[in-house]
Parts: sequence; structure tokens; C-alpha cells
Amino acid sequence: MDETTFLRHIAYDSVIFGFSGEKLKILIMKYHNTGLYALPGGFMQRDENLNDAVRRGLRERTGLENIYLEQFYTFGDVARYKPEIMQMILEANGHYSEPHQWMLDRFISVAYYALINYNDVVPTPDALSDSCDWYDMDELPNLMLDHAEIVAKAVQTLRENLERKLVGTNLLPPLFTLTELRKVYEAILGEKLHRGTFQRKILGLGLLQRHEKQFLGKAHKAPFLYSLGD
Amino acid sequence: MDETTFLRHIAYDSVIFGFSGEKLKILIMKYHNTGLYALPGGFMQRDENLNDAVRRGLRERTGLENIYLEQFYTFGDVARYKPEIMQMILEANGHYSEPHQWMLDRFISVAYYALINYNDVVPTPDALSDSCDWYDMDELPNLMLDHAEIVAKAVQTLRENLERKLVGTNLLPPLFTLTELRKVYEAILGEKLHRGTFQRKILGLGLLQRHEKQFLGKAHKAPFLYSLGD
DNA sequence: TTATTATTGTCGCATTTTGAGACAATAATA
DNA sequence: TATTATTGTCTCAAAATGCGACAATAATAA
Repeated sequence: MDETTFLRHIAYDSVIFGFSGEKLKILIMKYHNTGLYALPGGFMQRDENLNDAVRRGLRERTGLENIYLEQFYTFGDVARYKPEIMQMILEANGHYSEPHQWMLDRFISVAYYALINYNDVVPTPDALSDSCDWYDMDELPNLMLDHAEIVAKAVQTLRENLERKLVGTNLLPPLFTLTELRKVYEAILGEKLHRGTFQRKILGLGLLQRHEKQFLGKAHKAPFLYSLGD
Repeated sequence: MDETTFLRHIAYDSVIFGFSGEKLKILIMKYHNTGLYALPGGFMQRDENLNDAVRRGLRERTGLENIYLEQFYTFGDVARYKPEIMQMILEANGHYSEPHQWMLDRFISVAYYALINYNDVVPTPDALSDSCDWYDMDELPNLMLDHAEIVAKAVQTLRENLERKLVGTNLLPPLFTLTELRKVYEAILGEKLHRGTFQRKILGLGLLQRHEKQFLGKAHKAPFLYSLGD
């Protein structure tokens, strides 16, 4: 990780959303011996597309390829330049050496959000952090720098996009029921939706394909499974 | 303009929209002796907020303060790194010296669009360019690098935001008629809108204040003037 | 075998929103 | 005083939405 590999002043942060079946969750990292919580982020290699750098980081953190990813804002205030915080993180990891000094300079951060299937992810911390865990969206720890603001803007953008694209399916397995999809919408929007109306609207888009029924051994009618694309 | 003033690798580009009364227009710059057309852009000072850097550039180019400004995407592909083009621009301006070498490095560009009142702007070129003029949105010259893609994404984002916010008024003077506002919408969306329906919807938002009538000396009923905010 | 339970797919109806034409009002001109 | 072009507003049909209802059904209990 030397300064000739990466572009100076440019970082990215990612808000990684997952859905547990009930609540919307976000992947948060904790740095060694500092008590600092942060969004997963990283730097851009000199010969690498910005989007590819983010995908590379997500792959390392989640093990997943082909993630649904959307860039939503670039944060560039001077106020987010706090070298003493990065210094603290580096020192807590035993990095006092010259090759890391470039990380103490000012950065702007391009922010992305990702939607992934909660169940096929094993969160993996990076070299500087000792954990990488799911947190309920409404029970996040105190995040460093402007990361709380980044999360807020991610949620806002996700809500706006939810009404335009059929995006919620990325938080579910390939086959899902309409009730599961509705619960995703409810978790994102933070409100209950009428079952009949939701069903009519989603099916009316003509974007879902119906498959065989899902028998869960429950004492009631079994729902159909659906997948994206017809 | 030396390399210690600005952050390396970071630029911005702005898509500045104006409305002539009929068509949507964009401000385009032409570089001296090169035949190259480009969006107005610039660099970020080391002690400056990203948004402030863009406002500074807009002020220099249009003379306006308090412009409606929206960040919409950050372009970071390797393919947009073409040092020979910047080299050509610098040489055409007689800048062969070391202090400009940092401009030949790779840049990512944060893109903004601005909505301004066409009538109170005198476009002003910068040091490297010899003109700065309005072009009809559907008659743009060939733009350098990925600037055509930037314009396309700006238009797409503007259309999406048009339905959410009452944003078209920024392209008009403080007082305007509903017909003028409708023509702005039609120019942005690229389609005719029904007069009665448009009027009902806009007034139904309750965001416009009605003022005295506008008498233009035309042989027909005079329209009311409106302003934003009640 | 038959009733019970919980949930699903879908329908119907009232309400709201939207699309499109119509018509009187009116500012200037003929 | 009639004509012209455009405005503000209305009405009616069509489409979309909100919300409850009801039969269907998969498993369990009686």
C-alpha cells in the first residue's frame, strides 16, 4: 500500500445494505484499538476505473461479484479533513512509517450504496479493522467523520430510486415471494404498505416471472415464488 | 496556477443550462487554436469545499452568485485520461513550463449542473479558452473527452428531478407566467404538455404566489405573473 | 374425516388523480 | 363594436390508487 499505487486525495465509501427478513441493515467496520466505527471504504489505483475500485473493495469485504451498486454523491468539504483521526488509526495498527504519510492528506470521498443478499455474505474486515458487522439501520454506532451523513444520504437516495426502478429484489435471494418483497419495501420506506395494492402494482409492471409455489409446511395457503425478468 | 494551490487528480465539470424562451441551451467553451470544445470546469483549491470551488468557477464564468446547483455524478474511468489532449491545450496557450505538468496527470471529475436565468448572463471565457457561448441542446459541437456523456447524464438527472421538485423556475426571471414555465418543462422533457392539466398541477402544489397581470400589448387576455414562494 | 387457522390471490368499489376538450373572459386591434 | 389570440377555469371520461372483502388452500387439530 504505497503512495505510487493509489491516486492521492481520492477515496470511496460504501453503504452496504442487507435485509435480514425484518429490518434493513448496514455493514459497519471497527478499527483496531480505537473505538472508531466507519463505513467500508478504500482507495483507487492509478490504472483502475473508479467503479472497478469500488467493486474490488466490495469483493474483498463480502466475497461477492456482480453486486448491485449505485454511486450517489461525492463528499468534498474541508471539514472532513481530520488527519489526527487517520493518524490514530495508523498508529493503533503500528504503521508509523513514511509510506503511509499520503493517507494523512486531504481526501474527497465518492460514495456508493450496494444492495446485497444478506444470507450469502460473510463480512470480512480489512487490514486496519478488527471487525465488519451488520447493524440495524436504526441502531448504528457513532460513525467517524461525516459517515453518518453519508448513510443518511444513501437512505434518501435509495428511497427515491425505489419508486423508479424495481430495485428491492437485489436484497433478496433469486426466488422470493411477494410478501418478502413487500417487507423489503416497508423496511426501506419505513411504513406499512397495503398488501393488495402492492401486489397489483408490482405485478402490473410485468417484470416478474412466476414460478412454482413455496411450501413451507405452514398451516395456510402457499405463496407463489417469483424471480426478476420474464 | 501552481500545483501546490490545487488538489491533484480532482477536477469538476459543469453543465450550465439556460432557457432562451424556446429552447434549452448549454454553455460550451472553446480552447484557443485547438478546435476543442469542452464544458466549463476547473480545479479545487486545497483549502476549499468542493461545492465552493464549483460556485467560484460559475461566478467567474457567469458573474452570478446564488446559482441553483446540483451535483449529479463523478466520472472516474481510466479512459478519460488523455494527457496528449491537455498537452495540446497547454501548448496552444504557450504554457510549456514545469508548473503546469500536474495538469497532465490523471483526473476524476465531479459533475454538476446549474440552472440560470439566460438573460442576466454574459458568458466569460477563462485563460485557456477563447470563447464561452450558448448552444442549443440538440446542436452541440463535438465535445472533448467524455463531456458528451456528462451532458447526457445531466439532462437525464434534470428530467428526473423535474418531477420531484419545482426546479424549472430557476431558468426564468423572478416573475414569470405559467405559459413560460410550461415551455421550460416542455423544453426539458422534450414533449408537449397539456395546458390545463399543467396549470392545475403546478398551482395545486401551492408553491407559487400570484402577482399582478402582465400586459404585453398583445391582442388577447393578459396572463398573471407568478413568483416562487408564498 | 372434518373443522380450524393463517395466509394468499384476486376482486369490487369508492376515492383520487390525470388527460383532454370546451367555454367564457379579456386585452388589444380592426 | 366586432375580431383575434390567449388565458383561467370547468367538466367529464379514463386511469390509478386505497382499502376492505372473500374464496382458496396448506397444514394442523379434533
